[in-house]
Amino acid sequence: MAKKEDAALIARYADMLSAMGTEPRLRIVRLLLAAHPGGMIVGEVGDELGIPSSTLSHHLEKLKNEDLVRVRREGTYLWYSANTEALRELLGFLYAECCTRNKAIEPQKIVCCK
Amino acid sequence: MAKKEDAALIARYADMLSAMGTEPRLRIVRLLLAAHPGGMIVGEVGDELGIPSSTLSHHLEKLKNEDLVRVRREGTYLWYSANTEALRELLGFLYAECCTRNKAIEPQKIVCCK
DNA sequence: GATATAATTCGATAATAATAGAAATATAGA
DNA sequence: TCTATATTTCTATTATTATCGAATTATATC
Repeated sequence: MAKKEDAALIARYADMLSAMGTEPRLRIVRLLLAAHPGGMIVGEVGDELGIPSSTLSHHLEKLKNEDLVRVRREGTYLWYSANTEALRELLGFLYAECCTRNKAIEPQKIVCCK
Repeated sequence: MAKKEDAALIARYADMLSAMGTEPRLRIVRLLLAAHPGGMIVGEVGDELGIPSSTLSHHLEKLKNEDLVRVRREGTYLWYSANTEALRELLGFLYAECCTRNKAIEPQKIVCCK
């Protein structure tokens, strides 16, 4: 059963990585992180990155499906924001892989923000 | 010019994320991290994960192209190992996004390995 | 209700990626 | 050189993903 949960977890993290694994979507995530915590409206993201609205909508949907972004409506505007908690979780997962098994990476080496 | 370099960097990190963004390849990376620093031979990885050799070879090639794994030959065996430095770089990039712009995530929250 | 704007959904196409059996290549040893 | 094993490359098929114009839905205002 632990194996099954593990499998589901791996699938989930793989999907999250995949969601950020295209240039347009990684740009979107960066932009939303930069605009955190307020977020940005769709039109502004589209203007900034030069992405047609229908294309952008699909990208945002994918990021939303993987819980990497959140949405709230304010009138006719939809405000998208980065889900930093999910991102933290993903990084934590990768980080855990890197150091808990056999000290492949020294904790200090990955702590930046000096 | 800074914009161009930035674009290339984003494309590179997106490719790295994409490379880990499938269940089989994320499993491979995890397995190689677990076996770090010695790594594992291809056949052992295939046996452990139940992946046919030709399929596995393609996955390893992709991970190698993104510099997430390294190879060395020893007789008829090829030893693949995780490139922890590249992984560290990727995590650092994401991590930087998360905290340098507006303290979206507290550094302490992502430092695990307690 | 009519109009205007924001954003999504529809529909269709093109591009990329995943999979795996069969054939080829690389290396070691007899 | 011949044989055995490890791994890749070839070839083909199937599945998934990215893209975007046009049509639709949602909300607000007059």
